[in-house]
Amino acid sequence: MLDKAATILESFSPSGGPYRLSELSERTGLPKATVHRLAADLVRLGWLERSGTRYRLGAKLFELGSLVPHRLDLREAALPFLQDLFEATRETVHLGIREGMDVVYLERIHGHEALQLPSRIGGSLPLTCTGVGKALLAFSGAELTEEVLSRPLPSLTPHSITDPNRLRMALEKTRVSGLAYEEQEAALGVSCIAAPVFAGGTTVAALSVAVPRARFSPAQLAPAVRTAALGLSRVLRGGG
Amino acid sequence: MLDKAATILESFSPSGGPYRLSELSERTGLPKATVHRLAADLVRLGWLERSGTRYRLGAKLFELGSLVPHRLDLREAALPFLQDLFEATRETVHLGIREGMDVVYLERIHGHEALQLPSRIGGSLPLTCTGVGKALLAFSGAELTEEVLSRPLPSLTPHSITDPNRLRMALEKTRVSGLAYEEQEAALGVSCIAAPVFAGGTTVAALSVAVPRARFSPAQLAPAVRTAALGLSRVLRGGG
DNA sequence: CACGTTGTTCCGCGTCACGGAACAAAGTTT
DNA sequence: AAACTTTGTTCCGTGACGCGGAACAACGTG
Repeated sequence: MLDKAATILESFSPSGGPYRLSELSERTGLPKATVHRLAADLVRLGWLERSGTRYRLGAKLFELGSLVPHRLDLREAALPFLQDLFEATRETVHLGIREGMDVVYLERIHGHEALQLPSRIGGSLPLTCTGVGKALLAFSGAELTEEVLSRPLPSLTPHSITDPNRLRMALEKTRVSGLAYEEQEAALGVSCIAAPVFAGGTTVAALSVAVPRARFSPAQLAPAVRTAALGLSRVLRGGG
Repeated sequence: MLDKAATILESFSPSGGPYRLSELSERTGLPKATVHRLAADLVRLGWLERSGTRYRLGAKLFELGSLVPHRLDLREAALPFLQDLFEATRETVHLGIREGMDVVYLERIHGHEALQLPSRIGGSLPLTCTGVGKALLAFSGAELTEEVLSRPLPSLTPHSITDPNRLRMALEKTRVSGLAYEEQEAALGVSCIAAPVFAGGTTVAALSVAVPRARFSPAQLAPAVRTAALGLSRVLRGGG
């Protein structure tokens, strides 16, 4: 029963949009009657909300999700540096961690000019075609790199790197320079520069700046990104 | 069974901290064997995580919680204005909505100097002793005000207003000026100024700036808060 | 070594989840 | 307006499986 309830809730990912009962039934593969009963229970618990005949994720989930410790602590520690980075660049700033072979975004900060990006807080994208992902991958050990390279490389745009050798070279450059670059691999017209965050000898996160291709100037962005990443690393080292 | 699982998950609120099996059992009132079995299921689903003998909330909850539509949309729309406000004041900035007789915080932005505040993203506080809460309460209709005033007023510090008449007058002033003030009512040594956000004729949120009492200067903060709140209201009106 | 505490496993009982099927409600087509 | 499609809701007999007391194991402590 828990499994079925989880299936229903997770069927809202990644769109999150409101669904009708029959959509949920189709989407989960569960009989209508079953979804109906479970959805009613979930509404009662505040995990789903219902307006008219549509279901959406409920407020209780937001509250619980905000309490997840590892995410909370890291975000809290990183926020000031993300602010610095935003203020220095006035561009869209990301904070992400690795989860398996994906990057999960913990924070995303932007101004009035909102880029059209596939990244969402709480959402995951392939490690291989995002700036944050490449920064994480480059510093997460050779085994993981080989694991990732041994499989077909996913792509988000026609510019996404799908050639393992090209990616291997890019990662090598990243390891040397401490910076990962990404040009239109995650979204058309958007470039990105990212840097890893270390704590206790391992790579715990990465942060990045995403910029419209037109005004992408690595020489100006690189120091800011590097500074923010190092600053956060230092705080994490000290604070625990 | 869903109820029991929900009880377990919600027992992590508000501390979120890691709990041992027996703590969970005590905290939820459920038999140890039951908690053991359910916790194992929840771990399998990714809703809980387990390190050693300790349980904490799991990554899946963070992902799901980040998708909750109403919260997501409002946060996204508000973020640029919160950034403006932060940049203008360089102080801790809040975004909150009303939920029953509480304020729930959707976002909280700060720099390196982190104030010691009771507010947490996803957490809730009484409407009556926070800046955001008072701004929401003042513009949420007379019925709600009377409802709140008819009960004993909760307090977070010795400075929290507990006299219904004083609060009623403060709310009246807020309605006239469009700004809510709060001095050491939520945390000692911290003052706050807040403004409501309107959309479609109703109050949908409020935002605030929290400042160490020593450098609290309403004359400088008020225009910034008002500007941000009005800007957000305008965007929400236009965009839907 | 005895003892309290906490985590884990077992298993018989009985409950409650299950979902097909019938029904109701709301649109859509002819 | 009637026939039809689709979607939401209710019912209920069956039986799977959740339940939790109790016994056991694994530590840590005095």
